[in-house]
Amino acid sequence: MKAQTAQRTAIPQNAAHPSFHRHEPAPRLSRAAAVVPLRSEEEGYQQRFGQHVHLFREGDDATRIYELVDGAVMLYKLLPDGRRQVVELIGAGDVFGISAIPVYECSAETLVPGQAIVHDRAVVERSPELFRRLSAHLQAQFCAMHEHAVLLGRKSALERVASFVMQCVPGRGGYGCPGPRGGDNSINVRLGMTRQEIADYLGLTIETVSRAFSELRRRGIVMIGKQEQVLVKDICRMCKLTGAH
Amino acid sequence: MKAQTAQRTAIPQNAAHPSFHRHEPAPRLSRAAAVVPLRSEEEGYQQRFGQHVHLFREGDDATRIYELVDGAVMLYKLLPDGRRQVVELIGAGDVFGISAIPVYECSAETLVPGQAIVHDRAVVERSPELFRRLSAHLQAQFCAMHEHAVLLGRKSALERVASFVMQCVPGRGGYGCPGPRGGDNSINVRLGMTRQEIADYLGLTIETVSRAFSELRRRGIVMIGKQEQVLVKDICRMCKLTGAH
DNA sequence: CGATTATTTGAAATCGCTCAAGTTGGGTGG
DNA sequence: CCACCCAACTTGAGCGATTTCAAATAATCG
Repeated sequence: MKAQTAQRTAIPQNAAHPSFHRHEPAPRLSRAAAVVPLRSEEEGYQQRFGQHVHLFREGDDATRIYELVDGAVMLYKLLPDGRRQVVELIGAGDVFGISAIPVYECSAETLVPGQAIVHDRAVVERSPELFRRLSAHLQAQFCAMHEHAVLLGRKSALERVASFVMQCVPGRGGYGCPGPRGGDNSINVRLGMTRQEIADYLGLTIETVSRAFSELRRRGIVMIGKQEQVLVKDICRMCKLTGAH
Repeated sequence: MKAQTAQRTAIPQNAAHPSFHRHEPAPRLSRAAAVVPLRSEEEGYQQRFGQHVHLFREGDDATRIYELVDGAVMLYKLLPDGRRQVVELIGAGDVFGISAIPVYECSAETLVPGQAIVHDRAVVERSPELFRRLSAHLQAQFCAMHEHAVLLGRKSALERVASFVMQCVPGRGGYGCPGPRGGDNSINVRLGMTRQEIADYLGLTIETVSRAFSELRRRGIVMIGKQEQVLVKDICRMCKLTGAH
């Protein structure tokens, strides 16, 4: 039973909805729950994980800092009534587990299998070299979060979904996008997220996300495949729908 | 003429609205436009500024990093059709001007007079001590942005405005809030932002923000004064309206 | 004090949400 | 290999919160 998320416009009635996010979400079967420390070095150790594994939860002691090597992780926060917001998507190279208070301020759940380097928070504080490397990457994530604030605050549902799909297209739509010349104008992307997760990331409901994908299909911009696959038939047209160009 | 901001749901008709944000917003008269370098030291130099001064704009060469000593700054991004989102509010101690690309990814405008230490980006990169100090503070800002993503993605208009007001109440509503015991349960805060700026920060329209304040007044939770003053008569009740408790 | 801007309020429109089926797809066991 | 089950997704209809558009009121500044 996948958790469902409350919407901002429906706080009263749905707060008691059975399929709501609770503080302790219903455990989701992980296809590879085994979490195996691989090697130990002064810099931390590497950890493998499967799909839908919680690396930490909001409120846990914030003793570790993670550096994602491979895979994808979502960071989310819950409101007391069960509404969920995915506050950041973590990709390879990104850093997470940072907190200004002694406990984590969000939860981290893997989206797909992968691996991360796990650093001790205290060690990071003491190692200038390591601290620098992690901080440098945080700057890029900072910009991504600014961009996401624009999406959440000012974009329509279709623009949000289009923006999300474009995020999954490497090297296009951002700073220094080469445009359609030369390269392909179509690509097959794996979203790696369920509709519900996408909805919680984009500040929408699952139904609205679904309708947006259907609309993109109707317009001939994408073909929806199975297993979270999407064939973007016209990257440029998709890009224009993001509202950013 | 204060710039007006498009809403996500009204892209077609309003894109041509005369009072829209343009890429180059109508210059606002700054009451103290003079920007005076005060002293020079190896760590950078201090700069005073007045109200409604742009420190930099989206697209400018990102050569400087700012450390706010005093005052308040808003960072905002514009969409091509004029929609604006304030992506971060900067207070004393906060750092801004960080960018992952060679140019600034957002604009910085002062909300009230204040001063900042201006660092050369290259100098920051070279000085481990300075870099560490700035990065440490960025971590707190990171958490604040996560919190703001929840607000933008999942909160109702009233919850957003209540959350914003609570942000202006020091030491309450956050981690380790002492509650109503002991201290005052009312406080007079200066918002330091116009309704339009608040709206652009909260992802709402100016009218919705105004209606929310009226609603809070009707419920006896606040008294609205002049000059952006708000008397919060019941901090705890306001806090409950934020949706976070 | 008068002009201009900011804010508030009202009425109508709309986008996205809620609620309720229906459909698809993957996995399982016979 | 097929029937069945369950979860994920899609679709439709109605509703409601917020936006839009319009106008009145309040505040600010010379």
